[in-house]
Amino acid sequence: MYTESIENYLKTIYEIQKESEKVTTNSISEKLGVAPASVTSMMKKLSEKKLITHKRYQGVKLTGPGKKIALEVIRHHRLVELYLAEALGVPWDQVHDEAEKWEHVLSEDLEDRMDKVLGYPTRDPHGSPIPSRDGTVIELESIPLVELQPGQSGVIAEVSDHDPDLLRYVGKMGLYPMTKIEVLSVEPFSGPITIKVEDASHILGSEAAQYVFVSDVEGERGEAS
Amino acid sequence: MYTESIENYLKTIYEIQKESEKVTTNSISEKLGVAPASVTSMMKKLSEKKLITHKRYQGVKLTGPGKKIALEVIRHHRLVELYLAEALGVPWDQVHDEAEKWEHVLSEDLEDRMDKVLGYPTRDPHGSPIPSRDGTVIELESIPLVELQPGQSGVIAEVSDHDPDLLRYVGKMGLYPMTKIEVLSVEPFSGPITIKVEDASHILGSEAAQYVFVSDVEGERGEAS
DNA sequence: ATCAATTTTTAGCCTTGCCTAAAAATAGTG
DNA sequence: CACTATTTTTAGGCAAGGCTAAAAATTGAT
Repeated sequence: MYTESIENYLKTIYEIQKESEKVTTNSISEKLGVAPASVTSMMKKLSEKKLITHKRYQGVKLTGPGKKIALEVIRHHRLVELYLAEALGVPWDQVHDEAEKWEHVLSEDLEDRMDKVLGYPTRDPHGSPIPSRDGTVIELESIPLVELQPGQSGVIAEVSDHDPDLLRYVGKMGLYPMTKIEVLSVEPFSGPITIKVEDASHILGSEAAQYVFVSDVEGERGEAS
Repeated sequence: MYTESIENYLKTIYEIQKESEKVTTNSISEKLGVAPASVTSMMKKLSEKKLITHKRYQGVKLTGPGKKIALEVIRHHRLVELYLAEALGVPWDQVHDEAEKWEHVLSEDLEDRMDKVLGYPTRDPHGSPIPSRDGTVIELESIPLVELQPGQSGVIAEVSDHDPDLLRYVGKMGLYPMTKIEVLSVEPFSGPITIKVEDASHILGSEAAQYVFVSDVEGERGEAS
């Protein structure tokens, strides 16, 4: 078993790796809220344990075993998020913070029981994939809502869970995963976007629209507003 | 918020206080599995925080605030135990160990949600009282099964959860809280006890019978076997 | 290509919570 | 009442995981 701290570092490295190519000391420091020097010393420890490879000044990379642990933690996190939402009715903007604590104390037995109760789900409440037990992750093909053109439609695939305020904001207009939407208009210069959700139209700021991802996009591109 | 370690010390002190009058350094050390010296230094810290009173060489006592925290931890523990048993089907001999971890990461919000889902319960799966939010504990009047005489009957009130093997053992004969039993015979010299549970008779070792508590005892005492 | 800015690492320190070994206080016994 | 056994405390250390300040390596810009 690894410490909570190690689990958090590995999870964080995995998450950065997924979107940034290079995983730097600074990016880990920032995402984890610790000093860069603390990151360096932890990287040394993780290297010794063969959980990452680390070339000085060159960033880090998860090894096979390191990635496996990261995915286990993420699986716990997302399974717990969904469980809290489904079984205990926790609002989707709160499940993340709770899961941050629970992910480290969930036994394999309880993981299985939750998995079963939930019917072996594949997505968490924000639409992120729940890694399977053996470490398989099925990412959904999707693009940020902000890139859609008027007339295009699609299905909400995923919403970033990094900010509870954002989740409450987009939740109020019903932008949950699996919801069908259509872009009605887009104001120029990063202006607001008008979308149709369940026969109601809503106006969405472009910044928020960067964190909402859409799949199954259909319709012509390039129409002006 | 207090550390997990502090919460565990307070909980342990409360539990010892309930059955031993004097709470000694050694008893805490033993129950918590740490060296006596570690206990002494923690007692110093808890005294400074006004969570206990401590006279050197004289044992410790919880203060009002210390007791409050101890009861909150115990409430979390027992609520989680019951939740795991009811909602996730975890066997009663396993809930304790899981709850040991969960009790420290349960938010007030989730505590409330579990409480509600369970219908505001008052007993955990072993029959121990779940302290109310404001710190009230309703102890059940009960005596160890080993003290019953042939012909006496009663209702299982509580079973000690200190040993999973014991729980599995008595669970196999259906000795769960709220179960009616009747003592048929008691062999002398701490010999086995024959009891009737749900129209079946079982033989129970006297050691196990020390950890099973019975309430609502009825019937004549003192008959020989 | 050199110098400045940025990033990363090293060095040294702190807190928490545990440990062992030794000293001090208390309790029990002849 | 004195002496021994037990209990508790003190003293000194250790590992984890943070921190700050300073040094070193890299990057970027003129």
